[in-house]
Amino acid sequence: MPDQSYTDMADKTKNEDNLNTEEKFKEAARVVFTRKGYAATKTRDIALEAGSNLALLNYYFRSKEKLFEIVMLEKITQLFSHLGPTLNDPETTLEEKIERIADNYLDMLLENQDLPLFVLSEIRNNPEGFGKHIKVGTILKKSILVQQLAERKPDIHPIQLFLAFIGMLVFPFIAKPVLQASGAINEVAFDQMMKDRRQLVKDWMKLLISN
Amino acid sequence: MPDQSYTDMADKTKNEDNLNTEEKFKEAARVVFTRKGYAATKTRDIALEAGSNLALLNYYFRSKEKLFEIVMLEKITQLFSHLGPTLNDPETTLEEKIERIADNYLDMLLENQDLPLFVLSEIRNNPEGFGKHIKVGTILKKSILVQQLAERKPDIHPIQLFLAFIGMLVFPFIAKPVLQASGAINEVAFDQMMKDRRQLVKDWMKLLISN
DNA sequence: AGCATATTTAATCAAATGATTAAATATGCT
DNA sequence: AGCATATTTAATCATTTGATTAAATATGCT
Repeated sequence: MPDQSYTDMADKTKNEDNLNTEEKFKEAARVVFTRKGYAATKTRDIALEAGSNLALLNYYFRSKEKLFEIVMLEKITQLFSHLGPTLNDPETTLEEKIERIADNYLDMLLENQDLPLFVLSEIRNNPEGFGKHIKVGTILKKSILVQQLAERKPDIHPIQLFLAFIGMLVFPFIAKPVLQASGAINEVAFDQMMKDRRQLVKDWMKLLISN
Repeated sequence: MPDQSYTDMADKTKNEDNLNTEEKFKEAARVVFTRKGYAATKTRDIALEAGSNLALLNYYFRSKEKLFEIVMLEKITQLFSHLGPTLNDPETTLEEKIERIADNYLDMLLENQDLPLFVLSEIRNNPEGFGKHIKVGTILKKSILVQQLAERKPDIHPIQLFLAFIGMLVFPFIAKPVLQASGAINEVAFDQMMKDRRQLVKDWMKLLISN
């Protein structure tokens, strides 16, 4: 009666090779999907990037779409989850929130430079599959940051200021491919610019909310 | 081959049906490419949208890629050409340039709301095919606007301010799919917000370049 | 009308692509 | 070793997709 051994038995195999292999596929999928987008990505490209083959991809993930959903959920989380806690921290002032978001979010973006354009493009291409995952809408509208902005600048819709803020941080990464392709800036100069930008954005935002 | 002898013969046919048909294809291509991106667009979708069929598309444009290049060149021009003249007008002050760009560019964006995300995505997906078309790099770096920014704020790299400015205008349209899909804002409210934003961006930018 | 040319249609091709299958191999357990 | 199960591979399928072809139709000119 090998019933019990069903479960534990192959754990070794799984924990050694499977997780590695499955993780290799996920990592390959992250790379290829992020670089080329869902539609332009071929499952064979992912298998190749993973140093494996096509059947195995389907064995682990059933389909291209399932694998994509896993990656996409990660990426969406990565792009938005950093904001939540700071956005709703009741302990910090408006100025402190600006400082923290500028610091933390810029750090994250510098480590994931093509994340914003990837996520925003894919959401545009498939808005339906997005609403379920993240409830940015309510989180944002009811956030303490938005309340604080509304109090500080009652004549300006808080979303306006919020978009200015996030845009100052994120937009350069969206525009980066154009800046590079057009020879306006190179990789190194861009990174330096974004590091300089940290303090600039803080100063600018404080200026915008001052009276 | 459509390029054969354009000269005498079927001018009537061409000027009535051909131009209409060719334009119908281009318009269909604009719609479908812009909505779904190059990779996710099927030539059959374009033919259907054009109320025609596949062979005709290839008869007129030779290939999906050729048709895409036509559309893409249009879109790139649309997105960037509006900036050039104002950017380099030697007659206007910095403040006037800010006013004009905010006015003109925002008008254009309101009429072409998915233009930025489409163009920026496609350039990311194929940066090589872009450099030739537009020389944004040199135009920008040598522009009078950038000179004026450097004079006004010598301690800040002018590109920083330029990106803040353009980002304030463009970023909301990039973020729009997310805002909508997450229920943060609806179509009507978004349009109203962008109309309100015109004056805000002008004020903000003047604030950023003041001493 | 009749010819030459342009345009359109239906049918088909070849390659690419996502997915599956069946057989082979590896692994851990008793 | 021998079994049960997990993993991997090679071959193949069915569909999609970009593109072509050849025949049919329309149009303007003389």
